[in-house]
Amino acid sequence: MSPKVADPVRAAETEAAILEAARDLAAEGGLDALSMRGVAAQVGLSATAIYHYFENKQALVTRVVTLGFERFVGYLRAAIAELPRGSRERLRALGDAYIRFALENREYFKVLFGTYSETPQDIEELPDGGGYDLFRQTVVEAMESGAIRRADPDLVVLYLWAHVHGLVTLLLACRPEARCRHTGEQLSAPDLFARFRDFVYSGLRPQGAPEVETDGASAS
Amino acid sequence: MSPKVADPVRAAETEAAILEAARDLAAEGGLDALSMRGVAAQVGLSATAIYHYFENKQALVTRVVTLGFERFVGYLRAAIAELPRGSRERLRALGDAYIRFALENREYFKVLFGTYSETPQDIEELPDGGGYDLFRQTVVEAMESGAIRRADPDLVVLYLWAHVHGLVTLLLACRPEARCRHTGEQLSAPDLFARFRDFVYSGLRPQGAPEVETDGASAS
DNA sequence: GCTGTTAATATAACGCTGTCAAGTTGACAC
DNA sequence: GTGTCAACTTGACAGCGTTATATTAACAGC
Repeated sequence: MSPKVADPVRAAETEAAILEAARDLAAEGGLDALSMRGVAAQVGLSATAIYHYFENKQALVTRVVTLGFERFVGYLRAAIAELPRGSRERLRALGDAYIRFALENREYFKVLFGTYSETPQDIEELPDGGGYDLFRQTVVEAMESGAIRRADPDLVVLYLWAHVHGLVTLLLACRPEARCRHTGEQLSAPDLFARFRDFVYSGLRPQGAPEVETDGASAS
Repeated sequence: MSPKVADPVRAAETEAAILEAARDLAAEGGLDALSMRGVAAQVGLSATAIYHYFENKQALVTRVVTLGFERFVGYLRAAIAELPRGSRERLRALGDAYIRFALENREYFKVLFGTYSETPQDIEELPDGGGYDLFRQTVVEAMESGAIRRADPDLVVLYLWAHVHGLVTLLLACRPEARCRHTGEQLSAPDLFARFRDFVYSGLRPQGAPEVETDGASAS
């Protein structure tokens, strides 16, 4: 009964080649540039042959996204490798790496986090939680060392993540940094991130104001 | 010499109808659902007739985006209309409205801020600066009233904007809030925003730590 | 009233897309 | 041999944005 696996190695290689081609195309020109025919041409197959390895384009894209998150997590991991555990420096490095990844892999980044991809990836299914785990561990260690205040780690992770993610997506989407003309010079994403550091650390509360919120508002 | 303007009123109405149909389709199913043929069918024209009013699909999308930002700014404006100038409450309301717009107009929001649209809108060209002006004014007033600390307004605007924008785009893209299982219940975007408030106001600095950064890091 | 111009539309087609149906080839099992 | 199945191919379909070309109707000037 044993089914005829003609050559499992070659099959795996072909699938890997397809995946690689798809990744390259997506990294170069985004999802628009990732076409079945384009991938097929790069691999030397007919377009329909891909359907033997991937159910449809969506499945292929999903795999490409997974690959991308591995690469993304690699950026993060490398960024903090040499930095002392528990340091706030490590948190900064994560943010810097996040930004660097987005800027150095613009199209790829858009594919990964693009709200247009019909890939509503649950982050839980991604390798390393799509970077969440690494982020979380770094936050927990920073809390334990006293580098940042103690609070719900998941909340803080999401807070910091949204902070850096919002910065890059906003810049990628509508370049609002042009509005920051205080000194005339153009502010890059890393520049802005550095200037936000103080807000993240000390907040927007005026110096001397009580630490507990006393704003008149009671609702919401 | 006067060119034959057959019926300028009717022409304007047709253009408006096209725009309206395009907006509806985009709001319903995102950019993918916005096709020239689809719009044409809804208006009762042939697809190519649209090219008489818009140079190409890109131009049509750009107009739809502009319309969307007007709607977006309407949300923001309405949210703070009844709140006292200079209050931090107003800043909160802006954030809440931002989130509400994103959740109530998911597909539309993706079109406006989608990094896939080949519409790298410079925010300056949008009505009301795409909401930037309103945001900025609110920040400036909050600074003047002492509700938040004094700093470069543009920096603070971008900081707050990135904060709320990052939150919603992250949630729209990969639902990381599932990771926040501290209390077991599901946290919605407005919930999360409310919980982040304290971080934004007081920062992540541990209570009692000096206001000036004294982290060991010198680099970066 | 005829002629020329032009707005406003239509039809047909091109090349692209994802996808499906059907056919081909070759390796292996019995 | 014969059958089965993996690994492909070709051909086609419907949809896309876009272009070229044609049609119709309205108006301007003579």
